[in-house]
Amino acid sequence: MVVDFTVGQADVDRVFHALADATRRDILTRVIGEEQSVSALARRYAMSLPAVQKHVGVLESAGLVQKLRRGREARVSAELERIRLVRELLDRYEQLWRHRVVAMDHLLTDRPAK
Amino acid sequence: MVVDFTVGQADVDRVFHALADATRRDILTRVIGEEQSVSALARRYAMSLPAVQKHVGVLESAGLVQKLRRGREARVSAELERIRLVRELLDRYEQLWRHRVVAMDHLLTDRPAK
DNA sequence: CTATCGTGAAACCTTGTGGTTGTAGATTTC
DNA sequence: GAAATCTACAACCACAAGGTTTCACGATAG
Repeated sequence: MVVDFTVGQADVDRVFHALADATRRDILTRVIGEEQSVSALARRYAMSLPAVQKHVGVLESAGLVQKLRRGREARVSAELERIRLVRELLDRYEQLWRHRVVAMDHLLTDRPAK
Repeated sequence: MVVDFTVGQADVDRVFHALADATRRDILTRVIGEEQSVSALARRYAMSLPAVQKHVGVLESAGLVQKLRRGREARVSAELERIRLVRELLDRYEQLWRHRVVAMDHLLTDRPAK
C-alpha cells in the first residue's frame, strides 16, 4: 500500500467510518470541547440513549474517543492523536498529487520541474 | 454545527464513507498517480468489474473522483480539492482541541493563557 | 434501605452496503 | 460487417449499520 504506515487498513477503515456520520462528528466536537458523560450527550440528540451509546462505541473502537468509568457515569473524552493521524494520511494523498503534477510537468517540458 | 463550513453534512458523510474502504482508498491513490480506465483498475483487484464500478461510483458521488467518457473507456481521475477539503475539516478538529487546552489553562492558572 | 440515575447488553427491525451474475449498448479493431 | 472490448444497468444475496424497545445491574441520593 502506498498511502499507509503504522496502522492497519482495518484501523483506517474504522476511523473513516466513524467520521462518516454527522451525529458522531458532532459528538466528537462536543467531547473535544469538554469531557461529557454518555447520557449528557444523549440528551442533546433526538434519539434514544442506546443509539448514542452505540455511536460512542463506534468512535471508541475507532480510537477517536476514550470512555472512562468515573463513578456511576462514563466520561467520554477525545483522542487527538487519532485525528492527527488521519489528517496526516490525507496529507499523503496531497503529496502523491504533487508528485504526479511534478512528473507530468517534467514529461511535458522535458526538463526538471521547478 | 461547529465544525463545518460550505459543504453540507451529507457531503461530508459521503466523503468519509467513501474513504472508509481499503479498496476505494487504493483506487484513489492509483488514480492520483495516473488517470486510469475502470476496467484497467478492475484488473488489479480480486473482484468483479461491476464491483469496482460501484466503488468508483461511490468515490465519484463523494466528489473525490471524476469519471470522463473518453472513447469507449471511462477515464477516472482524482479531484484534489475534495481531499484538501477533508484535510481542512480535520484541521478544524485540531484547532478546537487547541482552544480547549488554552481554555483549561486559563481556568487553572486564572490568568490569560499564554 | 429504597428509589433513582447512568450504564450496558440483548433481541429485533429496516435500510444500506459490498459483492455476485446476467444482459445489453457503444466503440474500436480486424 | 463481425468480433472483441469497455461500459452500464438490473436483479439478487448476505451481512453490517443505525435505530428501536426491553431488561438488568452498579452507584449515588434521600
